[in-house]
Amino acid sequence: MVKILIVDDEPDILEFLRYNLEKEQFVVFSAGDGITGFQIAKKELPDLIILDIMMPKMDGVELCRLIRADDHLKNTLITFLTAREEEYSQIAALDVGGDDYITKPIRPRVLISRIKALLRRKHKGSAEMEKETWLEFGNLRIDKEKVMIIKNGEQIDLARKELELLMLLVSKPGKVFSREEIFNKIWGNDVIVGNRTIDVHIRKLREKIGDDFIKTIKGIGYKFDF
Amino acid sequence: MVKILIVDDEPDILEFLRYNLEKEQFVVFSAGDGITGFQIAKKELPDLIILDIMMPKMDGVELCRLIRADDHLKNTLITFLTAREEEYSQIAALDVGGDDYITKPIRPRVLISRIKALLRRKHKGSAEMEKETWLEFGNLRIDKEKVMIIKNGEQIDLARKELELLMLLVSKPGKVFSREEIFNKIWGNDVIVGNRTIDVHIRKLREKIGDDFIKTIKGIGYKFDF
DNA sequence: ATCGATATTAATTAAATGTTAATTTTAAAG
DNA sequence: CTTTAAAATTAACATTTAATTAATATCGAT
Repeated sequence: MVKILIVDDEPDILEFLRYNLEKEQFVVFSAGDGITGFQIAKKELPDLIILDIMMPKMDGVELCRLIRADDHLKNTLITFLTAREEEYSQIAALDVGGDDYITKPIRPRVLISRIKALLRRKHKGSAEMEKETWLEFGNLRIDKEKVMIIKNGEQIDLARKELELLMLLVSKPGKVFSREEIFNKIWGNDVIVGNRTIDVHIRKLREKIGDDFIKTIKGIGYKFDF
Repeated sequence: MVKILIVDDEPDILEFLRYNLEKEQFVVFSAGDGITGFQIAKKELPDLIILDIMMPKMDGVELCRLIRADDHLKNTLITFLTAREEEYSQIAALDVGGDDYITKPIRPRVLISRIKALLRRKHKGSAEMEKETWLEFGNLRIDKEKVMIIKNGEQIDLARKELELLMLLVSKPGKVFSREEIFNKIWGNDVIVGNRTIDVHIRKLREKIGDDFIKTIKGIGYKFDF
């Protein structure tokens, strides 16, 4: 018996998920807010928790932190639900300890297969997590899996936006990303931030990883280069 | 040219969408009901169809099914329009094959960026195996995707105008572009710049990529040649 | 609720790019 | 071979765009 807890403030989504999961023989619990969700989780010890990122009272990211901090729950699988399609904002979710994320609109078949894959992976254990998948640029190593930046052997802590920015640029080394592209991918379609915000993040990034990696192409954008 | 079909029974919304989409250079078709919508879709084969879920005669969900069942239309992108309250109660609609949904009230900026994201995703998806899309002329490689010029393996950074100019010339190698043509394409019809401006940019370009690619046809214009 | 870290904004400075104008060179036509 | 219109070149100047900085706002952990 596999128990799944869904935490979302929209009743329609709860119902929709419950319907589809129960059709697959999962045992479903649900909660309409983070606090209730946490209580149920502690009581039922589900195998997987599906968390909406955007919720009133306590959002998904915060609840995730709580769960990861709880001795009985810390190893529970967590899948985030996010409205954004931009993958780099989802790094934030994974950074905080999520195991997967699913974007709305939710496709039942996708949902189910992702969940099954997660459960399978969990059971197999972390045996295959050994695969070292990092990128190396001179003295800079970028470990996408572990979300870790190492420079000259020293680990560097990047703030969230810095990390997202770096990951975006590094995803296609050499490619020039226009400001607009960066906005869309990192901030999302509907967020509007000022014009100089990117510059500031770029500067902080350069401060931390060194000036030689991120190049400005004036009038066009930025690129990661080595 | 990107064609978009809007199907909605409310004339106000049709007009509103048309205005905003045409402002973005999309070619817009519209229909006031599902049946007409389907007919237009079959005739025009649009790239994207925006469907109101709630409509008389044939609702959006039903039309979506029809579209997905039609050989010529089955891969067309579909975005649903939903009122906020019905948001997820109609989620079945997405299972039926919608690619996205947008909630009313519609914010133009959000609408546009969502649509562009969808189209981008579609194109990326159909490209599948990362087909390398560059042009090669002797020791010069032009990678439009990465906005990258490589000469003898060395990467060259071009300023914006230089890049635009090169891209224009390269778009039809061998064709002679008159000065007037170049002005119209790069500066636009209403901007007036002096006569020698092009020369200067041409010179800088030649300085960077080498003298052998851009030929002057005195009295007529310039061409990219190899 | 508070403190420290992170994110954003706004104002200023710096730098690269773009344009103009004056001058020299080129090449096509007579 | 000259003439002449067009293009190349050059350097000064203007404009645009990015970097920097400091101040303010927001977030998140305690």
